[in-house]
Amino acid sequence: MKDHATTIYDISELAGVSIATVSRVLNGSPNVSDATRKKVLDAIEASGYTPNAFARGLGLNTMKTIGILAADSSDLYLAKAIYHLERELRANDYDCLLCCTGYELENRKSAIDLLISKKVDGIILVGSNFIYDTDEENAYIVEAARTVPVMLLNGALEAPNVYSITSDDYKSMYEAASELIDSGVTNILYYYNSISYSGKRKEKGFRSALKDRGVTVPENHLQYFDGTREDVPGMAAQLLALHKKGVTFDGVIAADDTLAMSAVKYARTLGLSIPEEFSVIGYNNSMLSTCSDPELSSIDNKLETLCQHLTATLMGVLGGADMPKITVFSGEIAHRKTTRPKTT
Amino acid sequence: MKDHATTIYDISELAGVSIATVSRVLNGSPNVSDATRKKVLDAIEASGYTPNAFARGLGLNTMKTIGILAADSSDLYLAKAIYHLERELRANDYDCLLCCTGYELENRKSAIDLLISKKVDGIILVGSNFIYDTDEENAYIVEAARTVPVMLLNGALEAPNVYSITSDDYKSMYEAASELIDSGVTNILYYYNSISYSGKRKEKGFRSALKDRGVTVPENHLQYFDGTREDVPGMAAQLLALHKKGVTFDGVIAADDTLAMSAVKYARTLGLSIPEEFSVIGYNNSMLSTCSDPELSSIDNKLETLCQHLTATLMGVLGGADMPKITVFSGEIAHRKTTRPKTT
DNA sequence: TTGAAAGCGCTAACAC
DNA sequence: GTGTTAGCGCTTTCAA
Repeated sequence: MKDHATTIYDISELAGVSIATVSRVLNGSPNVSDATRKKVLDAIEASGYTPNAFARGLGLNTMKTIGILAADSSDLYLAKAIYHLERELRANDYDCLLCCTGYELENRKSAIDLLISKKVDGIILVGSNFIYDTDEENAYIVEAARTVPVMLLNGALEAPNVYSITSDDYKSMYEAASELIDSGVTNILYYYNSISYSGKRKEKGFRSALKDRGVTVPENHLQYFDGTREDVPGMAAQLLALHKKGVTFDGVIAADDTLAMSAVKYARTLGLSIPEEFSVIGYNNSMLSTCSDPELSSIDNKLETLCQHLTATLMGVLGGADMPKITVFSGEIAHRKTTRPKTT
Repeated sequence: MKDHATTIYDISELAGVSIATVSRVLNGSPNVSDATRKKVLDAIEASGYTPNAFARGLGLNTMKTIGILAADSSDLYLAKAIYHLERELRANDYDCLLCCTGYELENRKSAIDLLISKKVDGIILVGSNFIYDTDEENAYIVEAARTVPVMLLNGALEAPNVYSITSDDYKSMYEAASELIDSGVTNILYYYNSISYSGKRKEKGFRSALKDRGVTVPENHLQYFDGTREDVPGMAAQLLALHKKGVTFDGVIAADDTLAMSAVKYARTLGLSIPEEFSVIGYNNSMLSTCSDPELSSIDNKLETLCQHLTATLMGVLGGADMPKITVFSGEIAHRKTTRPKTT
């Protein structure tokens, strides 16, 4: 029942060659005669032998594994990112060790220590919430990068051996807000639920757009939702409460599609027609945007592209190449049914 | 920059003891004097030493890692499962190697081979789509189980060293359908997008409920959606097309929340009021059920509980204990706004 | 309570 | 083209 612990020695014996030769055919060395190769391959086949990755790792000091850290792998956006990363990495013959750390710094530190002790070849931090405000807090990243390359998906940090791949959230938000204004929405509410690095960039983009368009908006039109990330009814309730307090708005620009969904609910509750009387733009262009009725216009931040480039960059780094420390992509608004075209 | 490759030898030298002693304190052996232990601990601290997991693994033949296989880790349901599993496993000091295999048998086989060669201590197959119709196709699982315990989340297969943890989909669907009928829905459409093991169980439950209630439904009221798993608009379109062809129904029981969402869209398009004129029950009780407007009644299959028990069972097996080969939990209908109470 | 030494299974440098 | 052998870093008898 237990594995027969077939080793390279067994194969060498079976095939009547030395272990070095077995190792050679295992690693595809060209310096083996076809006849010998066949003998070895047959022996391997016959015994169902699989090389022991530990022994290999011990010698090579790598097991071709990348550590992926995310706050919550079940989050719609993060899950997609993990999915794409896993695919890309596997295509490059790397495995993924997944760690969900939650949002606590301490957990993150220990997760990284653990990954490093397991000798991962690189670490990917998925989501901008891994970047904190102070250098002191971010020291854990710099520290980790002394041992293995650290890749940041949607978060920027300048340090040796850390590489950032981001979407330009500032610009995307700027464009979304501008578009909303140009479409005739006068009283925009900005709805967000994260104050991470990219969360702040988004807000800045929003503010800049308003400023450049010469529209002002009271501070209570920047609404922070403090609840659970998936609590759409709660998000809608907060909007409704706002309305009851007399805060009015004819459009919502949301930092996440969940928030945008809640805005659609809000409008429906109030009997506002979308997009004629009320506009919504979401963020992430997730499946929620097409689940929504009407379907959400949403900012597509090119997650798959980001993941592809992140992996390519990591592979480059691992291969000893000089790779760009910062890579920035532009997002794009996916226009659907919750926004109007520009007024002419 | 690169790690200093501090080894147990360095520590032994620094602390002035043998490597055996260092190893002992590392593994918490009681047979070390406090004085010696302190010396060693200090040396470790001073040098920032971390044991090499490969070397350890080579000797122990385990690296405390579990392989998790899923068709698509970004699927709402699978992502949640993976999340819960990862948490539970980590709480038990195990790491997770994640493999997304898609739905092809061949990919699955090679993913498992790979995991085994990486010496995972166990394998978890997430989702009933890993179970095929024929023994021949399922041989890959039996085969894998000869080397490591294989856990099936929501899929049953009887074989040595394979353990199944499932939700009783038959019963859940039976109850949902019964309830719908009892609430006065007369013309139910069953909407599904998977013919996996659990997919079939669901359908059986649906059919039995109708039979026991003495209601018959034409075969075209069992609608299979063949498109992408996240294509809610496509799902709605199929329903609409059906309507145009003259197929009528006043309620939908869906094998997944996405499908249920599409039914809500369908009803809205037709101007049917929910739940007065049209009822919907979803499956999985995912975040979509609260995203929906009105919020979906949905079958909660207790995913988190399943994951907890799966992990507990796996830990038992790994610890050499005798564990149940099959564990079945009952689902539960989460009543929300898309169903009516029972008619009296 | 501690140390010496024999593996664990593989890779790669070096000889032939 | 093939074999020999010295590690890789750790755990674990077995002696002391």
